[in-house]
Amino acid sequence: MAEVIPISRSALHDQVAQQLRTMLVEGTIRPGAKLNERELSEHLRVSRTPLREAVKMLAAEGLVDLLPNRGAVAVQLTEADLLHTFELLAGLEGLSGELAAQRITDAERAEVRALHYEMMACFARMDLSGYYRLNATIHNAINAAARNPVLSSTYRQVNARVQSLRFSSNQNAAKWKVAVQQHAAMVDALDAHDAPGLRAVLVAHLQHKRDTVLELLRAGPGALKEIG
Amino acid sequence: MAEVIPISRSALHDQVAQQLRTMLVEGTIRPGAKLNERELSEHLRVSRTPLREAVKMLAAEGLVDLLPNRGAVAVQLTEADLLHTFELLAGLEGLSGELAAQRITDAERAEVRALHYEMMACFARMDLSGYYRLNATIHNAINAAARNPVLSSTYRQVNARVQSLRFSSNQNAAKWKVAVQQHAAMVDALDAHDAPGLRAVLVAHLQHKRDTVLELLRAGPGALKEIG
DNA sequence: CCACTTCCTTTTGCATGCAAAATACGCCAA
DNA sequence: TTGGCGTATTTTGCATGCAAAAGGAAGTGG
Repeated sequence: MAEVIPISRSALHDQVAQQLRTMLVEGTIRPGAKLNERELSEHLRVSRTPLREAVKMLAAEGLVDLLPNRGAVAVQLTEADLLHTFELLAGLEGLSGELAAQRITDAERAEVRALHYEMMACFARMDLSGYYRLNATIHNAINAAARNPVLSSTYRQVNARVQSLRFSSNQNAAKWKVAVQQHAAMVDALDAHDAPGLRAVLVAHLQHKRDTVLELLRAGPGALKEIG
Repeated sequence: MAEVIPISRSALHDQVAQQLRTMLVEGTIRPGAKLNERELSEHLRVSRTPLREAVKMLAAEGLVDLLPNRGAVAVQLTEADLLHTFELLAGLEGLSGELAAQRITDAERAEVRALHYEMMACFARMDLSGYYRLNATIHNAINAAARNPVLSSTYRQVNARVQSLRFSSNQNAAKWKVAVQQHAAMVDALDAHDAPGLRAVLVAHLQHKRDTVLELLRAGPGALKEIG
């Protein structure tokens, strides 16, 4: 927490953890899939020891479940889990916004606005992948402006559990438009340093995201994998 | 997350993790102290493998720092870390209270009130240890009433990082009295199902806790260890 | 007296080995 | 065919072994 020793190349178990994290978040490893130690260790070219250590870290992060004597599986969130996770995310992002509205610098505000317009361009062109990228960048910028690394890392950790679902959530044009309007409100609230306002917008934004994901999930669990 | 297989007694690495967690939270292992693998594995009567797996989990939970090729040390929070952590805790506990005020049952409200009066009795008798126990029980009850296990477990994880400091924070009689008054306000807000009110009280409560801990820390880092 | 080098010890990190649990398979009977 | 049972195989979990890095002590030169 306090110390930083970024000189040395990270250890093997950390590299493995990062790789697995990516595979889980991007859906390369499907929710509910079993993590076979021998298979994964061969694929990643490491022995089982650092692999197991990495899996334990991911378990603590909430990305995999450990089944005693039966190894690990990628978490598969129930609908209730999803509701609870989004409820927490809304609270975290709301707090983040509240703080960011108070602490953001003028330069940062300008940058967020610029990113917002870039994102609008992607929206106009229906460029989903560019939109996602800028969307993530904007939210990260707001998080950074909150000036609370503990909050940021907690948010990232919880968000990782639902990241793969959020990827697939802007297929419906009407819902996409709502999200864009909310983004415009965010930029305005930031410019006005309106902390409660930004909190409210972000909470609404997350609730909207939650509803979108839930609808998609109910429509058919298979619909999600197509995006990945 | 979704699955529960509580039949089998937990695995060795989990038991070790729980033991280390306790030792870290209760200060048996001091902040900044090095975690020697051989030493700990002998003390806990396990080999280094499950120990190392447990340490990796604690690292993911933010209780220890991993130093490449130099093992693990118990986290030692800077003053900035403390501020950030309490800021997050206030947000989490505020959210918890907001939800609890909406969702708590009458039976739960009655129980919280009962616990509150028991705690008042401890306060009157200056029974610190009983007070701490009931205090924790009340906060856990509010957390449970929020009906969001994801929020609860996240709160517990973040709170664990500062738990040892919070133990030592009611030595000043005046500050203790403020905390007690805030607790009374909590019970009233719960009875009124006043969600914003309970949020506000809990946020203030955490800010008060933060100030108390900070003062104590500034007075002398040595003052903390006496409580353990 | 201090700084640097060299060698030795300790400690960490990873790979492998082995026992126990779980799973898969095949067989038999209903 | 289907359900139950016993055995073989796989897989997990833990212990141990070994190489590399860090830490420390003694000796040397300035």
